[in-house]
Parts: sequence; structure tokens; C-alpha cells
Amino acid sequence: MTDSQLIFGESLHRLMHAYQRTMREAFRTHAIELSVAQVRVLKCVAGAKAATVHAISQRMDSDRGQVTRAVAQLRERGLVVQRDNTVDRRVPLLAVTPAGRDLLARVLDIQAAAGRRMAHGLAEADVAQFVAIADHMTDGLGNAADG
Amino acid sequence: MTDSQLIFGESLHRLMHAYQRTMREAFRTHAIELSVAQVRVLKCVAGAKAATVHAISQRMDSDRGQVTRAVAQLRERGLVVQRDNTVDRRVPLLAVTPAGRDLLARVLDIQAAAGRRMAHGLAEADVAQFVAIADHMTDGLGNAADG
DNA sequence: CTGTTTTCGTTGACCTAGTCAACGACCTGA
DNA sequence: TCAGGTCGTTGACTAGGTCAACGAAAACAG
Repeated sequence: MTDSQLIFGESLHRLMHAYQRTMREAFRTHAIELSVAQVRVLKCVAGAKAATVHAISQRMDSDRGQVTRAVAQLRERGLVVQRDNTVDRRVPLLAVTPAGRDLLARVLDIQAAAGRRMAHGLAEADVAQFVAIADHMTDGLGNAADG
Repeated sequence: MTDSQLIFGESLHRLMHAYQRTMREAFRTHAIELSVAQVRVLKCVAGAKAATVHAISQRMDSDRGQVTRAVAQLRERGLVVQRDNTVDRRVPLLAVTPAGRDLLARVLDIQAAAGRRMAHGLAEADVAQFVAIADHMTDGLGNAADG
């Protein structure tokens, strides 16, 4: 337990801050009028086979109400559609429209470019390990087992 | 440029989210009535030799107004004091009170415990490398040089 | 089948964080 | 001395996140 613990939170905070700001700015310059949260939801809908508000909120580890609102905004823009679920009528199924898929492709390009800037000078293995450690840490926080 | 780029932002987001929530919850259970932002500022004031709003906002990479407000709250709680600066009267100098230092010590313990949970199962070198990569990435985003 | 409980999406109210623009006080340098 | 810049402060605004409640619908116990 050295100083690395002491500055850990600060490094994380600054990186997150820089990342969010970079994304927002890039979206603005590319005329993509989506918030970071909307993009996250859009990605989840596109990636899931049976996308529901509940499933998305779990995968994103965020509030259901938050997801509901983001989905509503995406639907207003015609990027996502709901269709009735014959199996469970409480839970409409979400799907990405072609327009949503096009926009998402552009977003992924932008994020990849930002990722390239962030990873500049790092080996790909380093980046992969970074992601692995991040996920490991998230798991460690989620399972609230005191050490 | 593999899939690691695609999920990078998501991993970062989830980790940050889990970290912030863990901190907030721990502060609540330990009856430390400070927001995460206030703690960050308190740490900065404690760590800097000549703490000013400007210096803190630069080190935290955040808005001056935000720092001003956080400092005001810390002063209301008697954790930080301002004293006049004879050299430049625009810029009062900030200092942590003994009460602030005590509270900060408790906060650091809590953060260290959270850090232990996050780092559980990881070698210390991994954590150090994680921080190093995070800082590197933050720098890469800050200097907006396209690659 | 009936009543209870649970799950799910939705909504409202609220809080923290971050952004942007302005202002007065003050320093700096011509 | 005075024009321009810096600093702290304030107000208004947006985004993100939290919590509690509600109605609809499923799941379950009897």
C-alpha cells in the first residue's frame, strides 16, 4: 500500500473528466447532437439481442429512469424504435433503426480516434491490460466484500 | 486497434461510476458529510504549499467557480481557512485547519480501504501501471494533437 | 381462478458536477 | 496613470445521477 493508492482516485477522476470532455467536444464538432449518456444507451441497444430498459440499466449499472429518459430522446430522434413484446407485455423491446446504426458508426469512429489519441505511445497490450484492470476493479467495488 | 478500443470508454465509465458511488456511500456510513468534489479540493489545499483557487482549479482541471464554491462550503464547516495575501491582494491563501486535517485523515483511510478492495487480487505493480497509463492518457487528451 | 407479491417501465422531485459568461477588485507594464 | 490582463466570485444553465412512487402486467400461492 504505497502512495499509488493516494493518488489513484485523482488520476481516475482526471482521466474520466478529460475523456468526457473530449467526447462532448468531438460530438459537437461533428454535429452529433447526442449526450454521452445517450450514446452509451444507443450502443447498448445495438449490442444487445433483446434490449430492454431493465437489461440496459443493468449493463450500464445505472438507474432505470435514466435509461427510460435516454431511450425516449433517442426515439424522438428516430434512432431507436420500440415494438411490443408478445411474451411479456410490460417490457417493450428496443431496436436501433438504420439511422441510429449510421449515427452509431460515426460515433464509434470518433471514439476510436479519441482512443488512438489516448493510447498514443502505449503498446496495445498496455491498453488491453488497462481495460482488464478497470473491469477487475469495478467488480471488486460491486461485490462489497471488505478486505 | 482491436475491440479493446470499442469497450474502453464503457469500462472507464463503469469504473468511475462504481468508484464515485463507493466513495459517497462510505462517506455516508462514516458520517463524513462531504461531497466527492469537496474532498478533492480539501486534498488539494492540504497538499499544496501555496493553495489558491486558481492553483487548485488547474491541478484538478476544473472550473474556478466550482472550486470557489467548494472552498466556501469547506470554510463554512471550519475545515479550511483563508488568510490575506500581502503579495497579491486578489488571491487569498487557503489553509487546512486542524479539524480539516483530522477529517482528511479519516477520508484517506476510507479511500485506502476502497483502494484495497479495488486492487484485491492485483499486484501492486499492476495498480501502479494502471495509474501511470491513466495519467498518460489524460495527457494525451489534454494536448489535442491528432494522431 | 383469486388474491398477493414482484417485476418493469415510467414519472417527478431532487442533488451533485460541470460549463459558460459576466463582474469588481487588483496587479502589471507601457 | 491608465489599458489590459488575472483572479475570485457569482448567476444561469446543462448533464448526470439518486430516490421514491405509481400503474400495468407477470408470477406465484392458495
